[in-house]
Amino acid sequence: MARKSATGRIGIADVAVKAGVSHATVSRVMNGNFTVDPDIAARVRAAAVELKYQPNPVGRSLALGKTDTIGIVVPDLANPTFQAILRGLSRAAAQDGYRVLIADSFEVSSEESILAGEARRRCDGLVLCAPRMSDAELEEIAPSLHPLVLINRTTSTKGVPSLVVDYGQGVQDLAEHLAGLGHTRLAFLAGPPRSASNALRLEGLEAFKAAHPEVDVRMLEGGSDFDTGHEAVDAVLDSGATGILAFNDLVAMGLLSGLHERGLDIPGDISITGFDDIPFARYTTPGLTTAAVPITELGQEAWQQLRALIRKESTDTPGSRYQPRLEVRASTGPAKK
Amino acid sequence: MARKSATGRIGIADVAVKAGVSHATVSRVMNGNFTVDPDIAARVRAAAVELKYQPNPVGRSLALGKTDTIGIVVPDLANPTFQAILRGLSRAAAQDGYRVLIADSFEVSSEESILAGEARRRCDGLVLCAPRMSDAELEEIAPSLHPLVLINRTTSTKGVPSLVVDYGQGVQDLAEHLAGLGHTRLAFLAGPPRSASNALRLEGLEAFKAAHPEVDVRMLEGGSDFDTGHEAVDAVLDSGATGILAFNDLVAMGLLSGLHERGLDIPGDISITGFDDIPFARYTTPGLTTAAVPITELGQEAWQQLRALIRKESTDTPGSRYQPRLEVRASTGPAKK
DNA sequence: ACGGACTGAGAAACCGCTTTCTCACATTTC
DNA sequence: GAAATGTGAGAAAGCGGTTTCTCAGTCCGT
Repeated sequence: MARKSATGRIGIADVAVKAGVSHATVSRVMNGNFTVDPDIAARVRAAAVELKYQPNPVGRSLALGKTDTIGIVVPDLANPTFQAILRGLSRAAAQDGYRVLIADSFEVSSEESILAGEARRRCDGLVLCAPRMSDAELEEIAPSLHPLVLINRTTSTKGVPSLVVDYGQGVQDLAEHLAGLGHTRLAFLAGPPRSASNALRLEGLEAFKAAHPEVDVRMLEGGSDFDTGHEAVDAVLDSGATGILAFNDLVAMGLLSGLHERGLDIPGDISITGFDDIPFARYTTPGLTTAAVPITELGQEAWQQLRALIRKESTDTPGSRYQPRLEVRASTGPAKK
Repeated sequence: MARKSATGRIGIADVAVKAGVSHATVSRVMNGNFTVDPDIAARVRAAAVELKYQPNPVGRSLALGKTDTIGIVVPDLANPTFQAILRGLSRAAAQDGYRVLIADSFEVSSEESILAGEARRRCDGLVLCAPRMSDAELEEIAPSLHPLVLINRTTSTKGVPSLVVDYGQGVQDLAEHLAGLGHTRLAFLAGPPRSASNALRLEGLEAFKAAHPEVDVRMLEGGSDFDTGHEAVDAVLDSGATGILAFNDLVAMGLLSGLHERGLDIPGDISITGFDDIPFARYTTPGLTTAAVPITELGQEAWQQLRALIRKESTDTPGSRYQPRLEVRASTGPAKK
């Protein structure tokens, strides 16, 4: 009979008793240590199979000092961008036998450092996704989070690679595209105020304005989801802009929908651009002109970098920078006269 | 100075030394045990703060026999439905201080039971999302996974609550809607063959056919993503159907896009329905008629049920059944004469 | 003043597993 | 045939906590 230890689950001791050996030997067999007599090993394996024994990972983690788990902290699990990163990270990590623990901060920046710390202690490494916390706070907690990989955020802390998308360049490309179509009045529908990627976009727009003094660029308050775009219709119309740079594809889609409801023609009356190139972007009507970011790939790369850190391979991981690719579809066209 | 134990991180022993007490006392203080002298408690707390001591969760888990973590196994993390469930689950669990470990089986049903077992052993409970494995296999592993909550799947194993969406009813409602608009030739663009929710839809369609012998319902092979819908254009046109029931919103959107490319008018030429009512559904052109499923809510409910199981509250959790709500938008219209 | 009931904190056991240490026994070597 | 060497498995010591057990030192009542 499958006897049960105190906890009710089969433990190494049960297998040891059943096979008539010490638990040390069971452990050796389970870990493929070849210093065990083949006959005994076979007996242990048989007992393990019969009892359906599976080593308790918690005990194992404590003894080995590793959990084979990594954590990821995201500001908003509802955001397709972070979902894609999570997906890429999870897939890549799974291939190396690692699991992923998720923590959603729900855009509450004050929670981030606590969540990050908690997650980190349960895991072998951490990916911090576009944290909303201040540079100072980030720098303060970064060392205690090592091994740590940052996404869309940088820090001066040593040994913390950053994977950043060049949103500045991307938004410049989009603005150039619109300018090339004759638009002289643009508006930028901004993202969350604390978002670093929003700051990068603003920088890019400044560069664009410097290069194109003839183009007027308005700044409009915004957010990062559908509703933001949908609710921005009035502000957009009031601005008199003919080319709208939405913070991302979601906002663009919301705006698109809102403008359609007002009977406006896209791109006949107004041109709209998104950002990210989420899968849905190509299926809107009209198809959304956007800047494509290889976001799932970014998640995978995050794992590569984190793995190097965990294994202490001294690749002095410099991080990497991703260039968005202009994806021209049908939501942009010549400026209305 | 912050001395470090073998592992390099601050441990309970360091705090004990610093405060001049035994680690047992430190543990008592950290856990709010009031049998400690206030002065000593203060000293310990001060030492803990100064050393930035945080109890190691792995050691804690081993001693307490709980991890404060739950697992979720999904067939495809790219699917918005599972993302929404994950979101609801994660949010609800976080409110009770639980974290979520994710496992993606990538639609490989043979991996599911292994992933589930591994995840379960690291966690206090498990949510199994629309598993693709056979009934027999599910029934076999279910007992070893307890506490377990199933989503969109049922099992006869005792003590395993199921949260299921009544896809059969939903698809019937959609078919009735199309029939009411005069469509007599329908086609169902099926989902993944092993998907239980697909089977439920098929049952619903059988019921519909029995009630409406005058309506012709074709079955078309399919899948669950955009591309499936996009690639199904020819099959749909060949079928001669004027009303298409897509497996879900994603497939419907892909089909919508493909039909647009062929210059067809939706719903003028062909009516299309989706399923799930993902956020994007209302933003397509035309807006997608679909069956709305309160999917995030379902994730939250999964946590409620799982929590009851973990806490051994004998609510003999019967699970629950969710009725989709018909959401009529602009992708369906009168049948073309 | 003395014995019994309390209090509070240290010592030790334990959670489940890995790994070093140790030692009995077998094999080799001179 | 005795010493040197090797081999394999059990005993025991962690890993970092929690909790029971134990026992001084207090406080109380009589």
